[in-house]
Amino acid sequence: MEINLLKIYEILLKEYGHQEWWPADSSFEVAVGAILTQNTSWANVEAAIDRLRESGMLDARKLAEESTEVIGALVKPAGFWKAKARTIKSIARVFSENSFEEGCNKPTRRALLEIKGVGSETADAILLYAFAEAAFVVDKYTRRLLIRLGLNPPEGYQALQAIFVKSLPRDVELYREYHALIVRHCKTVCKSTPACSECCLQSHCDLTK
DNA sequence: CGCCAGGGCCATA
DNA sequence: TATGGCCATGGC
Repeated sequence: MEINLLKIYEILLKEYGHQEWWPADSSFEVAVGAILTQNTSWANVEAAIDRLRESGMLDARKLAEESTEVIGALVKPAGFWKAKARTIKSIARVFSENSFEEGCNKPTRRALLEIKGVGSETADAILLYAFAEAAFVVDKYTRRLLIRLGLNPPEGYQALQAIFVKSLPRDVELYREYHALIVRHCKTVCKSTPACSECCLQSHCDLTK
């Protein structure tokens, strides 16, 4: 790996500053947000979370008992509402049965992946942002960033994640900030410019493509 | 009108 | 195991 991913992090942090991720009042709210944000803009997720909060349903024990029809109607602004309602109810049951909110307990990655609707990225986001576990979150933007850096990132989630894990110190705060910065960077710069010729990472980018 | 957003499941080969 | 279609709403 000829690119120093820690240095890329430092440049992004200097450029954009601290990103304040993940905006939530509880670990359960992080989990709900992680499900709602699947292939969905954060603005739509906020609308759905607001509806849950305003109806008093942003609570694991209540959602675990509520019908998927009612949950679906509440989270509708976030899209994919049938699937997401089912997934939220499932994870609400897991949270309420294991008292994860008390802080003395947390789910395993395997347990999260057993929930239908929770895949690798969602599981890692929950572990990292709700339970402070060092699980580096990889997403579409992460791949896009590496491509812009002139690399040819591997296809699989785990292979892509491994590139970051072996290049960075295993640190929860670093993992949290880095993922947030990658999203921020790609949403602003990588999207609007044809190459990295105008962005803060230009000296690290392959400008030939 | 089209495209995409802080993915994941499932059928098909 | 590896692609492709599908899910759904809202902003631009």
